[in-house]
Amino acid sequence: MNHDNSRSAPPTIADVARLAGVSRAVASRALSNEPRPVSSEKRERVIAAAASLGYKPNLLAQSLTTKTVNLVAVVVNHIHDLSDLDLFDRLIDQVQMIGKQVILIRIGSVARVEEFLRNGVAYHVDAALVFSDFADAPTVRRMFRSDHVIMLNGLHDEFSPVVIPDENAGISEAVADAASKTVKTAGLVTGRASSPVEQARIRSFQEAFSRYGINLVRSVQGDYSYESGHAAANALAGVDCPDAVFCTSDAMAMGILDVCRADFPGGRPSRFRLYGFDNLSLTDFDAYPISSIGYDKSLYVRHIVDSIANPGSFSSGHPPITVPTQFVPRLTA
DNA sequence: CTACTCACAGTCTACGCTGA
DNA sequence: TCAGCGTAGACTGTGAGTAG
Repeated sequence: MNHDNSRSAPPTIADVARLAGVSRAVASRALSNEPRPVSSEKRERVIAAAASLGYKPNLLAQSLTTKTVNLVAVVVNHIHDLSDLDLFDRLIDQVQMIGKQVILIRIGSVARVEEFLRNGVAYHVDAALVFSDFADAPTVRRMFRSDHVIMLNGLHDEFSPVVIPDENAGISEAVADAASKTVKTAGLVTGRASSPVEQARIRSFQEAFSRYGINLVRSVQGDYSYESGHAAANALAGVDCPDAVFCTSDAMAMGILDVCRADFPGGRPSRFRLYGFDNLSLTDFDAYPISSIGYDKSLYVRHIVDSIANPGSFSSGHPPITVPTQFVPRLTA
């Protein structure tokens, strides 16, 4: 290709190579970040030529050969949980730290998954991070025509790495805390029962209750939202309320706390104890001193970003990577 | 009109050659 | 033997051109 200064097209590596008096391959190596065999004299000539032409690599063309587009898809059901904001801010920050950008794909429903599969997704991505439980690993691989899919929704698959919080420890610690305070009866406010993560969480609570001799007297299904916690409060906190109410999201616990403020003078329980889940940053605020179950989000994000950056290190059949959870005591317990 | 081939964009790299 | 280098081809998707 002849580079004509009169045209508006930006200079290519061929123009740089011509000006430097080397082949395109040498120009490419000289400008590469990786160590490549090029004499220092030619490297300097190429760098000078690139600078004088104002050469910038064409990322689209680069992606043809490198197969990387520096784009990571984050597949979610929706974003209205407070815990999503906590996590995604860290995640996007760390993904950007490895030179990539994030696109959010909101699935919303199973029907939308079918739609995505029919029409395809108009993006090539280096990896897809699947938080949505509407889509399993094979489905997401088809959606993006990519094998680099990282499952974060509890749906296991032998070909795609899994990173997931290990919730048993934190749940067990929280229930032990309740038992040590003579809690005998419990209520459980859950999220969508169709979610495999939620099913495992509920099982874990049930096992812990049984282990510590706590009787689960009432379960209410919410949707992780503050509003559903608000609604659950009426069903749970009547005259015969259980000794403790465990919620599978902090937002639901916040809804209950706001309905039952009179039961928590100074944030401390007078009729029943309240436990949340996720350890949202908001629970550090005085207004919501909710005892919660959390995990090291930085560690969780680091595992995710590692699996984006080093796809080869997660061979087929690699066991799930787990991040331990722990009980975080505050006033409401 | 359909079916097919080819060129094109820009970059990277496998492979093979040269010369010290 | 090996560093340094050049050539050819791969990569993806599209539109133009050609044959039947």
